[in-house]
Amino acid sequence: MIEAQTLAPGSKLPPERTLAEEFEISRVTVRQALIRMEAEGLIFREERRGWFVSPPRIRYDPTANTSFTESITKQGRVAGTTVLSKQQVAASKWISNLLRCAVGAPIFIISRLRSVDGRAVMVEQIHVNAKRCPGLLDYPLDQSMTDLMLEKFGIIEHRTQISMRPTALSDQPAKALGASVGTPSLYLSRTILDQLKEVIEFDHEFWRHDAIDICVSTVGKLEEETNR
Amino acid sequence: MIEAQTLAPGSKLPPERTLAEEFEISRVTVRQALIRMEAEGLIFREERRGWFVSPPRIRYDPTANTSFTESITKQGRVAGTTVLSKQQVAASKWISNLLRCAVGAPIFIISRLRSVDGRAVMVEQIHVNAKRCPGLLDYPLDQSMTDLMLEKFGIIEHRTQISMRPTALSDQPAKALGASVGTPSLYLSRTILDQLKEVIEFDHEFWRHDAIDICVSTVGKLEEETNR
DNA sequence: ATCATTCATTGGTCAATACCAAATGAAACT
DNA sequence: AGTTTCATTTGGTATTGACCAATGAATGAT
Repeated sequence: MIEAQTLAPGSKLPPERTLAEEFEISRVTVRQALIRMEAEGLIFREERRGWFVSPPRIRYDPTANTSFTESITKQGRVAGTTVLSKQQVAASKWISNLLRCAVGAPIFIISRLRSVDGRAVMVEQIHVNAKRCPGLLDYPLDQSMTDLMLEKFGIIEHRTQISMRPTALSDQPAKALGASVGTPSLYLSRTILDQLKEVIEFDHEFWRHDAIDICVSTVGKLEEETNR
Repeated sequence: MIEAQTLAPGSKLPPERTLAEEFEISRVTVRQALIRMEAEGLIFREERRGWFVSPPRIRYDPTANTSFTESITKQGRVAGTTVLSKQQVAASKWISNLLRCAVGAPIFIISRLRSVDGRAVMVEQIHVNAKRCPGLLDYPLDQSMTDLMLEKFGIIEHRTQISMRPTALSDQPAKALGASVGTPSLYLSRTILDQLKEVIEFDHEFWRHDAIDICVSTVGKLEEETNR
């Protein structure tokens, strides 16, 4: 029905118990099938609200210089950003390592929720070295960080290192996305260096796995191998 | 135990029934937990053989010019390639579209299984326009295709378009990987153009989702936006 | 009209069983 | 020594029944 588009994207599936009756199988089996379809990216669930047909994926190029909002808009969809929290903390050993700053140095952590057509698709946690951008938390944070960094602090995002892996949502990101714990997801982390090759930002992103199509396009052998 | 490294990577977990007894829970519940851990990438299963602790992920840069084998070797692991099948077929409408050739034109399809330290981690299906590389199937196909294309046919892989998405394994790739249907996976497709911007290859890749860490590194704003 | 409460709905978790099918390893056979 | 056979192990699938917890709509109180 989904493939035949009898069931429109975003529409709600019948309750599990109804499906069990209709197909004359047990509810446990129904769930197994639903979870399989969820893994395939065909459907998704909202915690205790029901199962829904997944909307078409958005294309996302993590290497592009376009912002999230811009990229979504170009695809004729509506992007949304909500700031979940912003705080200044002392750098833990772990984050100080990533940001190449001293342990205990002031760090800004910004959590944002990203949505497409009203559906939460990604939570991100942005870590920036506070020294490089004083007063960052007082600026509007529901827009492009790249632009903000450039305009307010003269920082040009020069080099980015991205790492991605499929995983399952743990408690916190699941809650933020209104998803169930254990839902498949795509974890993306990103380290951003400025024009002086200093680390200025480290991000976490948890994506609903059925929401994106990661697209990257490369030109080969124009430049020599960059050392890792 | 896995996190504490009491259970070594690659080692076998106790049977589901034993776990159920030990933890005094039902086997259904044990399976739920195992499947969750599988989604997280901590463990994996071999069809009807048991559950195992996942080995460390390999880093993989789909945009790099290094071959699979080379990249794995550099990480101190042992790469393996097996040719599962090679055949010449007439282009279907779908593939003719992707390769920008006529429907019915001769196409080579090569299936290969890739492994790391003896564990199958990826199946790929390579589609190439037969006209561009006559006799391709008679060359040794268990090595780098990039090199082969260059050496034998003077084709330089110039531009690559990559698309990735998390999904679940369907029947065929699951069988090839010795995995169960529905296992989480990462699907990667790749279109390769040569120096004349002609499409020469289209690949599918199905990765065990717990086997890789996709790493991409970019240099920003050096060239103007490439139009999509 | 607004807010708080109640309750049916619906997903989330778990138990106890059952049977099938592939994989495995030991035993029997060539 | 190598092959075949077969019972055992182990995961894969499915049923039935039960209870919990969040949701959301209907209800009642302010």
